[in-house]
Amino acid sequence: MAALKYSRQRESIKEFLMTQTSHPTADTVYENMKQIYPNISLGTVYRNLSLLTDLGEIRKLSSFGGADRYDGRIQPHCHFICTDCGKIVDIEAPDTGSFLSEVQEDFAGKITGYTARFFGICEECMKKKENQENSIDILQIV
Amino acid sequence: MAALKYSRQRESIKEFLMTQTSHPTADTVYENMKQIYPNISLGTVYRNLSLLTDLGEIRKLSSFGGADRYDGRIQPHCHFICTDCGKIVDIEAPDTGSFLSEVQEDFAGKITGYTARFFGICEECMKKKENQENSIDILQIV
DNA sequence: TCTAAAAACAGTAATTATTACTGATACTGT
DNA sequence: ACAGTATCAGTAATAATTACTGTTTTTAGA
Repeated sequence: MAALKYSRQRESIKEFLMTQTSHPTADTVYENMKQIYPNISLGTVYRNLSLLTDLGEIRKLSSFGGADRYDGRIQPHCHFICTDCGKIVDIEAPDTGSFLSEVQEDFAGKITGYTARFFGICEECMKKKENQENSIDILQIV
Repeated sequence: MAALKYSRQRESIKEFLMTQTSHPTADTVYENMKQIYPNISLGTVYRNLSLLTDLGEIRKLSSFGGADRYDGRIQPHCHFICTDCGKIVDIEAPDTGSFLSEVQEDFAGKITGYTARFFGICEECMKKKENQENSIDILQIV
């Protein structure tokens, strides 16, 4: 049942995401797919993004305020979101073993996964505001 | 400028969120507010939730798939989302000092905040599936 | 290789969540 | 008490996503 059939569109969407490091939205994927399949439908893009996510071949990054974003890189890694320009940058996954077991210890349910997401000012935006007052150093869990 | 005026509606919304541990959506807040102000507008709820978030008096939890949720508890804490029943449970914030400085060390921008979010099966759902196969123990960063 | 069942498609309509607008109402400083 | 303005209720508009419909592709089996 639910026998998955091959589709050129799905293949292209996956391939496109694998070459991107910019975590595009469904709409951006759509715009890019139109260059290959001029009359591809936005519904097709959404359906395939959803399918690929379910298959674990891509990753869905739930809304940072706006539309959901998709990531073709499925190896463990974290994301940094610049609160100035909105850019999302990959960050190496830190070693979180000790803190994970600490959390699991105090928690009655079973933890099977987690996300860590960082906020702040990216390198480029830092340079832009070098001459301005700049003394934010509160680290807070949001 | 932008002198913030008192509003009964805003006060009630904040008070309601403070008594809740269920991280309600804007719509749920609206439904509850209607019991106090029968003809309150959904727009009013959204505007005040947004205002309170900007003031740092409540916290916005960006979409777990569906609508955004709001949290009256602003002390640092994390969230656990049950992948079975969708419930969101508060979790004590683990000590993340070492892992934060590790990440900052390798990163050119400036980190000013982060979120950690855990996924898994909550205590209640664990009990329900006690007799089923249950050997998920992959911890992955998503 | 041809054929038929079903998955996937393009195109479009509908839904959901959220924001913006408008004229009326309620706070607040004087 | 009054004037200025933030906030309000009500509603329209937008944005993101999902659902529907009739057509086209894919694929397993004759």
